[in-house]
Amino acid sequence: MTETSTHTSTPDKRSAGPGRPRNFDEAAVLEIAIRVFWQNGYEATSLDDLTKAMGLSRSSFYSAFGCKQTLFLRALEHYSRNGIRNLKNVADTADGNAVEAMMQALSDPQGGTQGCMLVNCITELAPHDEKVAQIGRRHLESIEEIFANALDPQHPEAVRDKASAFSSLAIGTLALRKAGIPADRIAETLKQAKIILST
Amino acid sequence: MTETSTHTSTPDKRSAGPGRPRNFDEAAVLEIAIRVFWQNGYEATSLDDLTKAMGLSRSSFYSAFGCKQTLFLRALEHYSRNGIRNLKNVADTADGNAVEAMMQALSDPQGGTQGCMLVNCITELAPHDEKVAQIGRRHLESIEEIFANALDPQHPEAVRDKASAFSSLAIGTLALRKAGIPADRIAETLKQAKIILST
DNA sequence: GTATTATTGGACTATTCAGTCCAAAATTAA
DNA sequence: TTAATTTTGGACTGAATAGTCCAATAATAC
Repeated sequence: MTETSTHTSTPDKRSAGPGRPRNFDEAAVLEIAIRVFWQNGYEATSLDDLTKAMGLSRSSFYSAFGCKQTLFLRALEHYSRNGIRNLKNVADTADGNAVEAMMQALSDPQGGTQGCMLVNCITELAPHDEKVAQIGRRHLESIEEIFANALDPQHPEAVRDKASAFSSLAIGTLALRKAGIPADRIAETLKQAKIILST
Repeated sequence: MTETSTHTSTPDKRSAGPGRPRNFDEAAVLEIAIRVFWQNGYEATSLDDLTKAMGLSRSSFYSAFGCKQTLFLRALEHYSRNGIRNLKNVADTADGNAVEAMMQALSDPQGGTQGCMLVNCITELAPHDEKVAQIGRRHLESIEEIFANALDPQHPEAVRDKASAFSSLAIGTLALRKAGIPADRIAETLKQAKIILST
């Protein structure tokens, strides 16, 4: 992805008047696009990959989403919102140690080896694309905020660095997982680290 | 990169007999290739990017390195060997706290926002390419080993999980850096984390 | 100098890429 | 039914892609 895009098309505005309605659910196919980008990264995902998975023709794709880059940014934003919402939920509904539950959730997304879509995209694109970097920064800062609240709801700002450490640690384990280091060994490390970090 | 490559060419074996000698240093242009892959990732790096940076014609490139994928794997191995050697050196020559010096070195490679080439490549390719995953695993395990030795030279195997936590933490901060979070804030976090983790 | 061997530049190929375009089909309001 | 409006399929474009090929050149051994 070049930061200075050359595309010209923009998504069509849908009107309320007469005319054939879409026969796909924009939100649903966006979720599919997320899955594809998540699995392959941005550069390795082709329009054909996307349209085939989403079940759209090229016309429908471009008319609905404008271009690959626009769709990608929407996918990233959607993923981020969703992820932060889920993480808050994990923190809120954890009986016992919220931090431990968050670490577990962050370090084992979807139970697979595809890591976190946002961390993947930061790694692939952020140094060359300020928009991606910005979404990434916001996402990471939100995670830290949730950690800080879980660590000390009364004085979250006092444990900011600790929250940042927990967050970085969880994110770091994603690389191990992607490299094929077994999940149970990572869980062991995390358990140990949690005990150490918490004291 | 597809894991099942379709290329057919292989690097030429150089003979000692008569014939025009190469007018480039293979090791030197390999270093350049590393820099390019490091900066752009695998998919986003084109043959033209490589040959232009390395100062080679396509013929010379293919005759010397076989194909893009082969060169890439050689670059990765070279980078890994080099990085591990440097990290050992950092650990050995650190006056005072070796762990702190290692964390600093790992979390701020080259002082830029391009992260660690191997972590980048693991993130981009490892789930789809077992060769990359294997090089990545070895690299990460070497880092953990060096941490373990720095933490407790007498009983490194006893502090394996702690070493793994330090390693993951340092690696995690690379994502923050790439997202544009300032280096000094990350250093602060690391200092805090080091104190906590060490007790 | 000559024969031998290797490198070199750059044209070439076949494929894939993101994005455009338009005629045909589908749907709605009236 | 008709007019209006939108979606849809798929052909098309020009650019970029990784990799091949060969005639020309350069260097060595003798």
